Amino acid sequence: MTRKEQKEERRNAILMTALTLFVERGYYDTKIADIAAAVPMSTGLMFHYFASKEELLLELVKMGLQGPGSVGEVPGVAPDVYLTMFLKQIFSFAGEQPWVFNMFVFMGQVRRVGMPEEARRLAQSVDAVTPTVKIIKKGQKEGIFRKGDADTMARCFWASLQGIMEEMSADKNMKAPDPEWLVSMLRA
Amino acid sequence: MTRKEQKEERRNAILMTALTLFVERGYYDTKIADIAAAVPMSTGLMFHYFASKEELLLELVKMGLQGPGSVGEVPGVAPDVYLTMFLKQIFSFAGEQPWVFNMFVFMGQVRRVGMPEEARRLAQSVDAVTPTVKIIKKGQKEGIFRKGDADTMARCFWASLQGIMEEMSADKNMKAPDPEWLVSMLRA
DNA sequence: GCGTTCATTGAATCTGTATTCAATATAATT
DNA sequence: AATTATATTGAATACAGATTCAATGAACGC
Repeated sequence: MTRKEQKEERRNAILMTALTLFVERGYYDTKIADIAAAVPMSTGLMFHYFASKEELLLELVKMGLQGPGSVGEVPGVAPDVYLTMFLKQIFSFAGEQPWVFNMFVFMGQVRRVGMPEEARRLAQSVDAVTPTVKIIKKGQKEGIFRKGDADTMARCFWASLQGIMEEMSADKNMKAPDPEWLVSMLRA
Repeated sequence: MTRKEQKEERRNAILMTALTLFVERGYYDTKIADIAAAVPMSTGLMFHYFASKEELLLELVKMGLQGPGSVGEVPGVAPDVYLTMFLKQIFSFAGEQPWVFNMFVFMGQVRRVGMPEEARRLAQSVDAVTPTVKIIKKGQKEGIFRKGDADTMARCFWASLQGIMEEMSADKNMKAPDPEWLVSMLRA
């Protein structure tokens, strides 16, 4: 079935192109025609692959939903070590797997205000905060993390990471931070 | 001159309304008609006050340019103390002077990709990083801040703050972080 | 080789919004 | 009060960009 494979590949090319452009210029500033030109293909053809711009966005979000399920505890690994490794992993993607890195940034952007409602809700359905709260509480119990509202701490942790990743997306020359900087926010 | 004053007030009402809506829903998702309805006034009248949606955006950015000139050293105050106070100030605005807080968030948003180019460049002309780099280097010399590329540290500091402020804008119930959390990113 | 189905294109619509405009009300000026 | 200038409105227009469509080309099954 060369035909079907071909189509699948093409579809993927569109998704990847769109992801890059969405992260680079933002959703509204990226026209269907821009994506088509970048793939490249005619504007009209885009609609054989995706019913609408919004569906394209939705598909991308669904794809992001699969990815590395954010954080989850690993028994036997200290909370701070775990988070450090997690961050190191993400920042390494920035250089080695821009696709994955972009997806992270993208998911964070879509959940923000001003994005089409459905995509937004979908993106918000991944809850990175709750598992992080658990990890933080564990760390607090062990005395390695500072006292404080674990929920607010978790949200600040993620918000900071998102801010930093977007800064990195905007300026490819920016160096990734030392993961320890972010973990230090939490340390006692 | 009741007439001129009246106009000035009205103009200001528009700016404030637009600021709120831009931060709450984003620039593209905020229609001129939405701003008009919120002020309230007719859609057409908006154009007696601002030539275009983009000029309205520009005026808002210019207004933001005046505001508290981000950070600057204060002789005799330790770098960590200074930054802590600065953050405390900002977060206090969130509850007491939403206008000022929104302006901070807004300026950060406008400098991002996907915003009209002119407004973006203008917003980027405020350079918070350079003065922060100085403060960080001073702190490093004094041994209270960790070793590391001061430029990257400064940018991460601001990016984190921006991320957190946007999170707070999105969810008014979110508690502000303890300024110390952010300063800890820098501490030795 | 022949018909059928899918891929592809570019031009033609359709739509949502910014923007303009002619008309009316209201305030200032004489 | 009459005249002029400004504020205001709602409807008309302009435009950018998404979406549709009729036509063409290319691969596939028979």
